Amino acid sequence: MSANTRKLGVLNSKASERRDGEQMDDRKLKILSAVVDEYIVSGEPVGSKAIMAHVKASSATIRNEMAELEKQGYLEQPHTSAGRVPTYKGYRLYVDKLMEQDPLSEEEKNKLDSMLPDDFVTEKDLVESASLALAELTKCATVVANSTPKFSLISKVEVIPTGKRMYVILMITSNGEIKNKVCRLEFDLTHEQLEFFDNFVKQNLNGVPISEISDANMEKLTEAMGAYMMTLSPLVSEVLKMTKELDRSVSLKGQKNLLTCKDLDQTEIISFLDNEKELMAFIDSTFSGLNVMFSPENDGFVIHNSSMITAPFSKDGQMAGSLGLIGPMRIDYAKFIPYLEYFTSRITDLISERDDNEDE
Amino acid sequence: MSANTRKLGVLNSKASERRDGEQMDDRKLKILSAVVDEYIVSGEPVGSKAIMAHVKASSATIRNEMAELEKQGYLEQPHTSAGRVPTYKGYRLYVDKLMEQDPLSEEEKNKLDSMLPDDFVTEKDLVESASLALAELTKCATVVANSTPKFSLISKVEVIPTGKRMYVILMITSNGEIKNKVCRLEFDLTHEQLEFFDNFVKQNLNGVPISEISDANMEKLTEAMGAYMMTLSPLVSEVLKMTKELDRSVSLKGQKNLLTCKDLDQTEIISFLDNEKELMAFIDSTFSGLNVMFSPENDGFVIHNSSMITAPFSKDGQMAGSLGLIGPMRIDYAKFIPYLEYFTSRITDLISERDDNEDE
DNA sequence: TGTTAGCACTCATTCTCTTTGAGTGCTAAA
DNA sequence: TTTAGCACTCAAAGAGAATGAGTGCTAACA
Repeated sequence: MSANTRKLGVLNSKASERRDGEQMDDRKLKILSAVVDEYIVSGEPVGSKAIMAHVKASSATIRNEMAELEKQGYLEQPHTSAGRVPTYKGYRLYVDKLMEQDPLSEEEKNKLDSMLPDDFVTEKDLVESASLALAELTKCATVVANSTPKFSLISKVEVIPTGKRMYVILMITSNGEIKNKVCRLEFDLTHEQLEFFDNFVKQNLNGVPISEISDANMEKLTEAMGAYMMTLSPLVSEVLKMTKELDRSVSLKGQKNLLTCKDLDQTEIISFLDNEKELMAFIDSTFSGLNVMFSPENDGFVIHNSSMITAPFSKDGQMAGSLGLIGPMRIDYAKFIPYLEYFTSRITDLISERDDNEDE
Repeated sequence: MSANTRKLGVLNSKASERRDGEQMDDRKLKILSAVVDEYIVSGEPVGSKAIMAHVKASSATIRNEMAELEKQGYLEQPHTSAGRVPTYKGYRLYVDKLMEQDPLSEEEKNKLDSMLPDDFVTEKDLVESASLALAELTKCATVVANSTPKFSLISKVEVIPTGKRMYVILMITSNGEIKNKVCRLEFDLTHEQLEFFDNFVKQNLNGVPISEISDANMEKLTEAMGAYMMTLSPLVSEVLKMTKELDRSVSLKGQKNLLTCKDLDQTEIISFLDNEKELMAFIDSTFSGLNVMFSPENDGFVIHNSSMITAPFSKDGQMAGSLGLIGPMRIDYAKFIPYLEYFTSRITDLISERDDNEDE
């Protein structure tokens, strides 16, 4: 299912018999490809005449072939006397086997580079910039999922009193993310209690992978605090909450683009945007190379007629997250996939490079 | 212009001559009021027959009066053979003088109370909850503007090293807001430099009103750092940035409601949501009691056919912020204004009360 | 056997024309 | 001053009719 075999192009796919015995000769594939290409630019059902510009055959022949492609489920007709529109099965074949990606010119690369910040403070800044840039370029929504929480460590937890039984807990992770939470206790903490917590954290939380912070583990830790347990356990449970929030972070950009996209159903978009957190589940499952998925193939991804393309980026050889593009199915895959891949490869370079330069 | 004279109702406004010599007798006002009431529930132009249910007169008489109200600019006709729709001038008169607010029943008050959190950690939490609740109740968008930054003080600034020339600056204000910012320097800071900055902040920033943090003042401060200026000035400028960000904080809820509201232009809504920050300017100007404004009256508030209602809340007798409602002009003012006012008064009570209990 | 020209057919879209009905303004009488 | 009555207006809804892009099928052709 994954698209490892991209950049194949029509020519290579001389294969004439498919597993289910379907006839799929070269011309038919060319026709399918042409239908998708045309439909992507026009948005209108594509007729046999339009295909004649791409394939050397008469319109009648093309019609015959198209009728067969329809029977096989790659194309469909909105109504009897209309042209053909690709089905998601058609898109799938197109994306996996037929499409030829537009390689990026140096000019384009420069343009994309210029949309990334010259200097970024946190990894998050960089990735969000890329997300925003991609949204702007493609007029789609983009999404970033950080998988870093899984692999990153707690590098610091501090408790800072801020008057009247109020405490700010600050947490910093090894990948530079920072979270704070205000916490209100029943009593003021003594200097001694604070110091104990400080040491406790240093010994038991600093350097611990976020993935290891679980309800069970934290309960054990709390118990280990002995006499301090009663007073300090609320702080520990806040820390637990914070790690959970880190884990679930997805960020969406360019929502506006979806709302103005006339291929998609407005109400679906609105309810999708309302609980964007649901996205996480899918993106999680796509952490393994470029992935194109279509709404009909995936129960949870509910926007009709939409597709989602995701590509992972990594840090020092380890998966660090995933950048995605959400738009209508009728999207310029040949152009946008290279954009997406360029960005993720740049991100991979930049966040890995940083450490090489700066670790001592 | 402000609606200090609410809860007046038709009966009180026996006034028959208005400043510009317009005839405005009781019946005409009743008719206007009836048109608005009907239009608010139906959304359709209101005809003379429908008014007969509210005003004891024949449809012909009502038509005559309506024709005059139209001449005076309070009503308008979408087309010749349609009923009448209030103009914004009509709404203005209705809201300021004619409308009778629905007083809240105990039941309703309980319902509203139950939508606020029993216990809240920061003021922000409370206000945001109210904003969300109001959005849900009214199916409009709601907005919160904090004016606290203006009156609140810096209560703490901390710099926390987080490895490799990276520092987190944490700022806490007297009203419990917390901000952090990651800052990357050219060099690592020595322990001594950090300590100097710590003391410097304690002496020069703690307890300073946010309003006094200006470019000029900060520059002076930076200069006063003497030998440390070079290395530490980036930190100071980050602090400056943070205060600016605090100042500009508006938060919008229920955007979805605007998008599904068919009285409003979708593209306008989308571009409005895109630069929501512009809102700040208006809300600032409304910090003086309940305020209803209509888009045509206000250049910057650009959504056609929309209105915005704002009400301030305060803390210990001092203006603390403002809660607002943005929706179509055709909105149930009589019902929603009491909601809004109830929430702001509860907020005022709760955030003031807290301090009474807890200050020692 | 595969390809193509030709033709009848389909059907969404667009247009015009008509009907409907809610609502008006005006006038003349009460 | 109010009202009943009537002629008038006009958006909205509906019914055909015309248009044209596109089809499937068939029969001739290479």
